[in-house]
Amino acid sequence: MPDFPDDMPFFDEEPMPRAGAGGIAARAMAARRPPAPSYLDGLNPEQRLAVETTEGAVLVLAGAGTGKTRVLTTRIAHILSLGLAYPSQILAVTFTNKAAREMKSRIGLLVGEAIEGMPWLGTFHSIGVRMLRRHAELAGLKSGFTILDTDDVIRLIKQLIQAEGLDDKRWPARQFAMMIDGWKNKGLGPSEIPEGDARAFANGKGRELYKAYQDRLQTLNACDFGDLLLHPIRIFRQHHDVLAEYHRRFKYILVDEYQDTNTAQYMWLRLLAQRPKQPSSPRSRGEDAGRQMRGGALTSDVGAGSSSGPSDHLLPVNGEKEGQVNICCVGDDDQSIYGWRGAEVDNILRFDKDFPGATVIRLERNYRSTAHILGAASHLIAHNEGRLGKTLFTDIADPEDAKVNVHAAWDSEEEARAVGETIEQLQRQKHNLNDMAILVRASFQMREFEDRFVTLGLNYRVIGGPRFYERQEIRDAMAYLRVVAQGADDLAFERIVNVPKRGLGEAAIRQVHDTARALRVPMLEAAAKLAESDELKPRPRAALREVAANFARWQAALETTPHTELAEIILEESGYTEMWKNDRSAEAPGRLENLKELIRSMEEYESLRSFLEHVALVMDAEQNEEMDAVTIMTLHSAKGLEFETVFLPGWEEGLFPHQRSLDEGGRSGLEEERRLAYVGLTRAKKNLHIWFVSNRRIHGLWQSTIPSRFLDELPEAHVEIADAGNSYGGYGGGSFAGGRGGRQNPYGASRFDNVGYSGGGSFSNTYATPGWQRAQANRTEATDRNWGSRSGHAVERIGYGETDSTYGAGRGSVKSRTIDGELVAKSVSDAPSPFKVGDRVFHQKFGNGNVAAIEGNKLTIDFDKAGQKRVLDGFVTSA
DNA sequence: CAGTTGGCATTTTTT
DNA sequence: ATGCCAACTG
Repeated sequence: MPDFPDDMPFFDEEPMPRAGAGGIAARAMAARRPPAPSYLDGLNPEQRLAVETTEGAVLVLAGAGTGKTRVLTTRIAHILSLGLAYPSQILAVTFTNKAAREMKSRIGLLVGEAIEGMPWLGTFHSIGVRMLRRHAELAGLKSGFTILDTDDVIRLIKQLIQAEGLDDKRWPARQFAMMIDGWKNKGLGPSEIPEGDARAFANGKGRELYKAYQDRLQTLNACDFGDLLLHPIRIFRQHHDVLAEYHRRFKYILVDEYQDTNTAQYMWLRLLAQRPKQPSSPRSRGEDAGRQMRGGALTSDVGAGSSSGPSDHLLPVNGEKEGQVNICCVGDDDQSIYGWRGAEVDNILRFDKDFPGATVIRLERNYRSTAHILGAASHLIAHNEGRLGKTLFTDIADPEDAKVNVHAAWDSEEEARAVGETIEQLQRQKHNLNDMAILVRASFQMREFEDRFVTLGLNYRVIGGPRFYERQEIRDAMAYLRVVAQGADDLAFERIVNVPKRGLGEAAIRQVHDTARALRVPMLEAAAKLAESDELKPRPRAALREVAANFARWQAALETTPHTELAEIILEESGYTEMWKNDRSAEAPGRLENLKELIRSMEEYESLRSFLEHVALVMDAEQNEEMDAVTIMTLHSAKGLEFETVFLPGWEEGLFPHQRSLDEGGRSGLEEERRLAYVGLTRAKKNLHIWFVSNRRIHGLWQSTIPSRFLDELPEAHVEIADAGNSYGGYGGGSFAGGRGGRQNPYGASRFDNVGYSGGGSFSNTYATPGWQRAQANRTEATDRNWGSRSGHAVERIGYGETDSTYGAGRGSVKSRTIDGELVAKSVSDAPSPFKVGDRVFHQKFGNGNVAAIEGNKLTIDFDKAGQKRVLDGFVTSA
């Protein structure tokens, strides 16, 4: 890849400078800085140890807000400043581009332009690509390979599924894409996946399909994200000389967010970190074997047929003078929240077994949050098992500090209203909106807040959401560029061959496709050939000829025309811009604007190719940081951030912890949810407001909910029950100690328990009723419990719509659903319906039927002809 | 080929 | 409820 500025001879930097020996870097450092390493100032003893322990394996367990990034960046600055390595000899990996960017800029502040020489600071994927571009041919690719994103992958898989003659409804491409992703996260190629996995998809054709997918990628000269790591892993295993080059190159390895590494990343790191056994090593073989790391074992799982190859060379390196690995992993097992996408917390839990004798440093002094917030967070996370164990502390305790506030609301609308109210109050007290964030479990929760803030005229910013590069017009434009840059990119070609409309229908495209397969050439080439033959009708033929001619012309111009200009030409000549100009829809102008923005952003890149790579790997666009606005985002995307005031809405069973986590992950799923809660709590510096509601609309139905078990796990000493609906003016703040003795409902708030609406009283409280915790644990007993509230109509019913279970006219036995042995109260409370179960009714659309179940005004009716439907009672009449 | 309709799923997100 | 996708229909 020509655009790598560092694409120079590999060992340009030998010999390696020694500390204080007057190496170039060291002298440069010395010149730039006073002799005393001022960057060490202000580090606490643990941080300083983490920075100064440069040799050997180091695990830094950095709790939230303990200065993790500072340690990482200072450590790099330290290594450079002592002249222990050149910048290009340091491998520093992060997960996100954002983290990489931040590290880069912060190291830049410490070491000045020496940072420019750090080409190996980046995400796993960007470093993976960099390696793969160098050695593409060893993976059967050409250096200009395309990186496919999830969308492309799904389309490709869909084609393959159809090509296999399988029903793509029964076997969704999306699902298979996820399976492949999962396998790749584990470092498994087609021949290595478990038989069970292979059989689970496509009538047992899973393995063949995976294989076909990989073959197809190869002919497309493309990779998916997983390949960016897997290919290098294979190359390292099969080409020891290549691996040896990297071994010699990297003197120091640093890994950020180690708790988020998946197995493939772990293997990749192991390969780079483990040095070949020194033939002259005094260590006996037996000792080596005893210390064999997991990486060795994994090797046999992965490298097809290579189990007896490289793994013999992968030996523990700890304590060895020669080939010693200086690896420093920084992470926090308590903040591992990406298990669902393959992260293995185990990687961090086992660090000291992988690197016997590793130095483990705990950073527990928190610089971010008040003692109350830390107390709450620590107490909560202590409910998890299998932790490495850390306790955050701070000695900046101010009696003025607010306790963690827990609020109850009737429903999500009130929740949003009250949060908005609080925010406005803070705003009046001159707090910046920028210092406040609403962190939700699931993105659907955002809408309610957005709606509310729009009516209030409150600025907000949503993080997450659809990204710039995922928009249709951007992807279309990118597809044009991709075909120009890499003619074999059939996926891109197919995407735009008939966009704008050129009269090329399915039939014509299929023909191009088939021809391409038959001739074993890219579709673009096949199109050109077809256009010269008589196999097509005149119209599509002419269209294809034009498309082929266009691409030929653009490809030729690639060398001579600046890429920005070329992009404009392409969009113009292809008729793409024209298409949107003629579009009368409301979005069209915005799309044109986006296209301009795309062209503008290209200017920052040297070539079309480097731009395309950037887009593939760095799929993000800058946010408008200018305005003062409340941030709304998911808990996941909040990791690593901090805000003065944090709102955590939706702490209800089923939503948080999320039911699906419980279903699919069982106990570990719950623990991950708890870590997510921990992440949420520790984002707050000063003020923390947690909310739960009694009723939430889920999938369009109102369901009554119970407070999250996590609320019970907060320590009373640091928590305060706040007024529920401050928007209605103060009403007696209830306290958890209150509770409503004798109430049958052990599951918390309902409107009638709620404070304020009728004055006085306190909302049901989880502390007051330790029973509810136990009730949750002993689920079976509660299964058939039918509880109601005093007023009679807020009857909670469980198991709606799931079964044919009959509701005894609002009473009687009700089936419930249990998840992981725990009750998940799904219920609906509404006005009673005029109908009874068994009533004969008529519906305009569905005809006659019998009422099978009633939930409020929603009826489940077995229609004679239309089957079972759920309808509103207003739409049926007695028959 | 395009607009319409019906069925289905609906946590979290990076690269 | 809502949105998205795929098949249907003009």
